Amino acid sequence: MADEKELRYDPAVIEPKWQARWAADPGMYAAEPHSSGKPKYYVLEMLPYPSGQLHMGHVRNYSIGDALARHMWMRGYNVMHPMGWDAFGLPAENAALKNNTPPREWTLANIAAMKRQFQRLGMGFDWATEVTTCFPDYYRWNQWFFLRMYEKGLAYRKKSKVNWCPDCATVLANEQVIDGRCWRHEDTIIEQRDLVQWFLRITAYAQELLDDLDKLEGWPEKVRTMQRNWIGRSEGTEVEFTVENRAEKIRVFTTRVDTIFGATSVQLAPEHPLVIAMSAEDAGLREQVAKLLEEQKKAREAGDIGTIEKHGIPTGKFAINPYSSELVPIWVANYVLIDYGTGAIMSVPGHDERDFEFAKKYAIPIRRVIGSADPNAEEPELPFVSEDGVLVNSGEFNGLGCHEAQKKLQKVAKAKGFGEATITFRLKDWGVSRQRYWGTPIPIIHCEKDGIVPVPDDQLPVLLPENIEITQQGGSPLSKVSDFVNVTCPKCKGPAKRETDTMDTFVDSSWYFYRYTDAKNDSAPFDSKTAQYWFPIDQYIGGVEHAILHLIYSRFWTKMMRDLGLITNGEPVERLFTQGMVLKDGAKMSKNRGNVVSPDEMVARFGADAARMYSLFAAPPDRDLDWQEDGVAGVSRFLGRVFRIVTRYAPAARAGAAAKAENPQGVALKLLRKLHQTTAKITQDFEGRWHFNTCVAAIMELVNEIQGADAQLAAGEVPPAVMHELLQTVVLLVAPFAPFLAAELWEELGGDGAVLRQPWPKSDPGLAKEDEIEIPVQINGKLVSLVRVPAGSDAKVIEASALAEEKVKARTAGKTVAKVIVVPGRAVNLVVK
RNA sequence: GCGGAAGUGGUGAAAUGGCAAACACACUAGCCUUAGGAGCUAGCGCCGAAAGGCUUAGGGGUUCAAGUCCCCUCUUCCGCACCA
Repeated sequence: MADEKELRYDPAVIEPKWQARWAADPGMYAAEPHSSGKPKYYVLEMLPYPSGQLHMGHVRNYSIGDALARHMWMRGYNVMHPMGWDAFGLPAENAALKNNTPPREWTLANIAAMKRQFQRLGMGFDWATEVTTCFPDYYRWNQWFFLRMYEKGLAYRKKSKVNWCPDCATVLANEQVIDGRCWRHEDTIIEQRDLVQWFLRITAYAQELLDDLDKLEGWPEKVRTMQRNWIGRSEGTEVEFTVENRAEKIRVFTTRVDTIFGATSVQLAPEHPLVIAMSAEDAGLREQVAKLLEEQKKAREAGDIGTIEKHGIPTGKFAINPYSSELVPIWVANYVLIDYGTGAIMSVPGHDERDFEFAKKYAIPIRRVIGSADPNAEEPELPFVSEDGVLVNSGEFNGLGCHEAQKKLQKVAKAKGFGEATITFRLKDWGVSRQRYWGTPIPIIHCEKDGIVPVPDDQLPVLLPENIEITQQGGSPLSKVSDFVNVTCPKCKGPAKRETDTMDTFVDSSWYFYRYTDAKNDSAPFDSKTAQYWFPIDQYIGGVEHAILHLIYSRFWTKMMRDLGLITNGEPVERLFTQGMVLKDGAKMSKNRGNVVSPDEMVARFGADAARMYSLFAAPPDRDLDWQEDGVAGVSRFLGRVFRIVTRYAPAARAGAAAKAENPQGVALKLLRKLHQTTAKITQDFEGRWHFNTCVAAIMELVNEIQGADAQLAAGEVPPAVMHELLQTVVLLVAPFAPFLAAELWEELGGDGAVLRQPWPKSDPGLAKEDEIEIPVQINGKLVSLVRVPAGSDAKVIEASALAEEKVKARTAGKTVAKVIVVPGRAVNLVVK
């Protein structure tokens, strides 16, 4: 054991030292031009909202991405690893109200604070391409895209029922409503209001968004399934029922037109136009419908919308089934949704669970129209919802299979003009208007004479005015800024008013990753050739909470930009990784629970390397991670061991820098073998599995083994050349996970240049291979013994040594070995009777 | 209700169908003393004095061999939830 006074591992000294050096070399994380000849690799983590503080979820997210980026740099790729700020949004306005600080000021101060945290953590971002979405040089392109979409009919205005959050005092997209509540205010019930809103026609891409999910093989199946469900494609038929003694018609949407002869009523959503019309004439009906709506509202407040009891009101009117001419009663029902399909259904209680439940309750006739395909079989019990059967009680269609019948019925409907095959999506157009201040102004002018007039491109950006008064009531804050509102119409030069709504902030994050590739461009959102070089993103890393919102909008935006001719790729992201949450005491960290762990505190106590490495070590990246401070302390102790062992033998290693390790023996061979095995394991993991927790464990094993040989190292039993390879490689393997320590030790070992520019170590399979291995010997599947055989021994050799083994002999004595199964290199199993 | 993921020591966890519990945390015992959130050595699934036996939520199955594959049940978490 070396007895001279040793240096102590002190991250509080090492880390700021390297942070300062890296800050002085801003180009070190910059991507190279396309002409570099290296293969490109775009690694991206989701950009944070500048709340003012990084949290542990961020530390984990960016530790994963940074490890990957560093590894890819060392593998010789041209890496792009950018960072930016999702800087628009409501919290800035709330803060403004609370602290009397302008949103811009508050946001920029938060960005500065979080950028310091990123730098203190040693994250390798190229700050030269930093994107801040609240800056005019960014959001002008939101406006530019909006105008392009307006020209193509992809941005349009309509009056509609919208989701209104009373706490946000603004409209929410469908995607932002969770169980009837606001995604930011769990306790706030969303109200329905009628407002004129801007929409983006994402439904124009519904089919493609769905189809292309199949191509996204690098995405978690879970996310693809969630998106598929969200898009909710449904093939069916629309059928028009005429109403007895009225001019209106009722269109119903059904996926089971084959059951239409079993329709015994027609059900309308309470908000259906015909219900409104009939209510206007019938005070009794009006009252009951109002009650129904009130019930729904209450259920929504109680959070059990979806499970409330089915409830209906007979209107006393009848609809005519166009196939059978049968008269069926028209009801208003609380389980029919106005915003799906046509807001009206035919009710087939014999073959639909919900209709069955409803019919039972109100004694509506239940009729079998699908029977068993096998004439000898007993008829299945109702409700029978399977499509595996044949039509009965269906006139001329009797005997047809369900699918066949559907096609035939559709043909008839089409021919007679009362219906057709249709495809319905659950996905709705994206409402982007927000009655808030801190967002991208929608570049539209309303002129009394010319109507809606787009702001001409050369007048972009429409700047968000500063020094305005933020209030929480009464519509958009911008509507009170007369300098902003009152303009001249670009067409007629007459007086006109600006649109005062701003855009949903998900617009900002839908294309920010393209801007990174050309962040300073002031004549286009980005250069197409440059984007073509970098896209698609090779690896995107973020939380699964964005599986629907951000990731579906981004896919839409990419397709839209492709159709504008800006890019050639149809999907933005090749591989997606969704990391698990960071928990504390088994629960999500939150101020309410008082279980928030601050990254700053962790860094102050244990250092950035320890915090980062722990976040990778404590669990596989895709699983939830319970933050345990003792665990961070453990990783910190491990880093201390690495520091000590490397500094202790750095002089020996430096002495071996020029030499070559010839034919190593004994402990030197043993350590080299472990080294090359570890290198292979970690390299492999970066390529596929991403189990960084076991990578860190493997490095720990390696370091433990080196330390276990301390006496032999001190005695000089390992040649300097081997010491050199050993210690340098340990440092390089650690580098993606603990960049500060790696930099310090690399310098200590006399290494040339930045660690980031070193080639990633290569594992020599010959060196990594053991020359002798242990093979378990089982008798009837139970482990009995182990035998040592030369590596690569064939089955005969292994069998012979297994049978010769003492314990095996003892147990097989007097018995018959019926069978011997040898899996070379793996196991031997004797079947003994 | 539907869909998905998961269930392994006191804890976080590991294990291409082939030695269950690697690596760490906590704990126990000992050593060291520049008394540090330090370092070193050893032990640490359960039963048992030992030999040995048992053990991956529970039950069944496939297999020479199952934590791993199949079926059923239970539990937890996540997503969707009257989508016609």
